[in-house]
Amino acid sequence: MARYEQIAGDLRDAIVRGDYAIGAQLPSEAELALRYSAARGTVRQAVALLAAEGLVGSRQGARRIVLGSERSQSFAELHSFAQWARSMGYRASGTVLSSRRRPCSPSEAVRLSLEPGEEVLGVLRLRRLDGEPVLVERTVYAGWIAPAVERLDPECESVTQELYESVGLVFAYGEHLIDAVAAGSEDARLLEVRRGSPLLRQRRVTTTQEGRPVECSDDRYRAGSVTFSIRNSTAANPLVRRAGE
Amino acid sequence: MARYEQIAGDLRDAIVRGDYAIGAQLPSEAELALRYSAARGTVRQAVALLAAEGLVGSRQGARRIVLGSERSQSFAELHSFAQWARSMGYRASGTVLSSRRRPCSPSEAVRLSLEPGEEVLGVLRLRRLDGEPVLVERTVYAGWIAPAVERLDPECESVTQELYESVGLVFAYGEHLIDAVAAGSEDARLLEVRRGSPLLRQRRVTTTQEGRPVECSDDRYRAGSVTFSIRNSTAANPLVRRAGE
DNA sequence: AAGTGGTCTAGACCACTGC
DNA sequence: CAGTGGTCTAGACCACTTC
Repeated sequence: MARYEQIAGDLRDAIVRGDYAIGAQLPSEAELALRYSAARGTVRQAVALLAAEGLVGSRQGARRIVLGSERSQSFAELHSFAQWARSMGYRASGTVLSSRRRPCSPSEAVRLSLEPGEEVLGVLRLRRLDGEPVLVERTVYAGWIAPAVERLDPECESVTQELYESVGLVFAYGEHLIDAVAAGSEDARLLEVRRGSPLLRQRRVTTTQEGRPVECSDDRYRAGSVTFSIRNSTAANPLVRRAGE
Repeated sequence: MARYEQIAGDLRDAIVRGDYAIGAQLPSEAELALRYSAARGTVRQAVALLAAEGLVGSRQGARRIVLGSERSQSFAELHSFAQWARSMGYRASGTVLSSRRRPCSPSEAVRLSLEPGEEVLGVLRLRRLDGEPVLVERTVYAGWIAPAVERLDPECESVTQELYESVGLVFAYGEHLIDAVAAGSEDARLLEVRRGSPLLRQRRVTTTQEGRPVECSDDRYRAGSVTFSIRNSTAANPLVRRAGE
């Protein structure tokens, strides 16, 4: 682990532990550099990490201040339902309800960088949290990864982890669109809610380290089961609002 | 503007313009340093900015690749409905439907770092996009900013901008919780939808540069009117999923 | 083996905050 | 005016990718 990650981890622990209250000042960069016997640049890398996590804020000329004390989770936990659930202490399960190959639609071709009509694998999965159905996933996998997906256990807990272990696939980048929709009849039946009731929808496209698209998905959460959380600042602006459809 | 921001802007323009296709490689740091007559560190700051925007990705040992070509928007545009709408070419309007002072609730006291029972200002606003009602805002302002808020025009287009111009208030940090809820009877009447229909809810707390909480709000968007978008990677993880309520 | 990004150092100057 | 964070430079070594 890099020196700056160690320093960031040390400071993060102190913040989470409450050594620095919310609103309190962090030591100056000079003092931290002295304390950790590191160059100022290294200390700056460390605090930049904490700033990106939304834990601390900064202004030129003034000491850094603590903004929050909750640990944010990793990309993997955003991407993988199972990994997120496990980190939160829930027991996740899931079932593949259908899985079949078909030619891709024009919009899927664009999102997955495929040739029009190239074969894709469509999978419908129901996910449960502590036994309760909370999520319907409609995922479309690019043809080149389809065989590995079809080999998975239909009750497989973490698709992300299994694909890593079986073929070394790593999800590295994701784009996510979040909005609210009314439950369709299939959604309603699977999630055990009334038709037309509110669902939180997350549409995403995920790519490998090389920038090659792997899958796109339409995930629908039962209202009240999951909340997305984000911290931002004038310096960091990860979330964006979009109009209409 | 800083040198690294100029370089980032130059590269961003080239990407948005299509000079580098999605999936294509960026020039190496050494080449960029030469081209811009800057130190390698400065070039790294520039590409780090683009990486945070989700435009490019990187892996040790390999050239950086282009992941997307859409410009992401600023913190102000996430925080301020009016500023976002303007940047997207929409005409935003709004009306204050009610505004009154009252003692804060226990949960508001925690979120706004107030003493229990301290006075706050509750405001109900309806926001329109091109004349269509799309958003109900229920905002609670801390007592110290209440007078400035009460002096605003009830039809004021951008609260954020007006508060900056009138009292120099700058919103610097925000925490946002996003989920889906069913429209209550008041929501339904104001947004002209049926009771129980899906709404996208954004709850937020905003603070000043000094870390002082200014307001917390419960904003509800009519389904289909707005989508939140986020790009992330194994390196950057701004968005977080949370369970239940 | 050459090229590339990731990490780290040491020092410099500037703009801004806070007293 | 002293302290602090923001920017920039110049150089070094390492881990990894690519060929």
